[in-house]
Amino acid sequence: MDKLYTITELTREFGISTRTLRFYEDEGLVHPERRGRTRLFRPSDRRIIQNILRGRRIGFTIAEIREIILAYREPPGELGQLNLMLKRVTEKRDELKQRRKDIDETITELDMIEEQALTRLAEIGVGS
Amino acid sequence: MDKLYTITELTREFGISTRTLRFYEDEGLVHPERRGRTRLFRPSDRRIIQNILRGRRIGFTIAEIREIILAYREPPGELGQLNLMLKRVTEKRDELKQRRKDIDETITELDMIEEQALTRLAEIGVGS
DNA sequence: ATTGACTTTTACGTTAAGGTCAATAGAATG
DNA sequence: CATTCTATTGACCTTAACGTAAAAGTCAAT
Repeated sequence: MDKLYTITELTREFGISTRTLRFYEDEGLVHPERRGRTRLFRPSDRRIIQNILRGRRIGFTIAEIREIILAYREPPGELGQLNLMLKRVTEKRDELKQRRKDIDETITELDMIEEQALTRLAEIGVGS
Repeated sequence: MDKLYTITELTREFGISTRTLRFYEDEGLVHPERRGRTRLFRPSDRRIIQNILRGRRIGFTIAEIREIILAYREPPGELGQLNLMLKRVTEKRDELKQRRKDIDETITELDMIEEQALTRLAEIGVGS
């Protein structure tokens, strides 16, 4: 029977606006049914929204997110396209690994800032 | 004697435009000297640019990047400010850990897409 | 002295990802 | 049935992070 979600249910669950969901529909990322004019989102749409938000947090553009979603559910049949896709996958993965490195380095930097701040706090705490 | 860099040296090294570097100066992130009107970037500016680009890859805004840079070189003296900073550091670190999780999940997804594509390739390769 | 490579400032243009607002339409509830 | 939510569509608006173009200065080399 697969529950259907109204637009506001999803905005509340994910902390996004109705405008955002309609925008994702315009962009062809989700395809809610309609009862009259009202949108009803299927569980599959809900999962796609989760994917979109994850991609968004990483910093992917909508175009990149769409590309991944499409690649996932409609792997191309033609040889050239398949090879192209494999290349793009490798590129994206390398990019992601680089970003992971960036993140680790930044976390280290934050640790250092924290340490400095704690030291100063201790000094002030003692001195006052 | 600390080498100084011209703007184009840096644009070439980092693959960014002069406009971008001037923008970063307007934003108060770098402070090149001037010989006449021409900018001359110090090694410290160069390192800051590397940090900016790393933050950019992660998806931080200029405002966030500036905040981290400032926190690093001018830890606040006042107690309230220090505590505030510690809170913000913790927040940012949590955010970064979430993003790393997002990245790992996305890499897994890419692996699956690749696998599918390789399977199809094998089928086609055999069939033709 | 002119060319060519760079550089500067000023200022308007662009793009992505929504925000915001107005007018209208259904749905639900008393 | 009237009212009250909630949704929809369409339109224009916004912000960050630069792009781009114009007009002019600098400096070394030809």
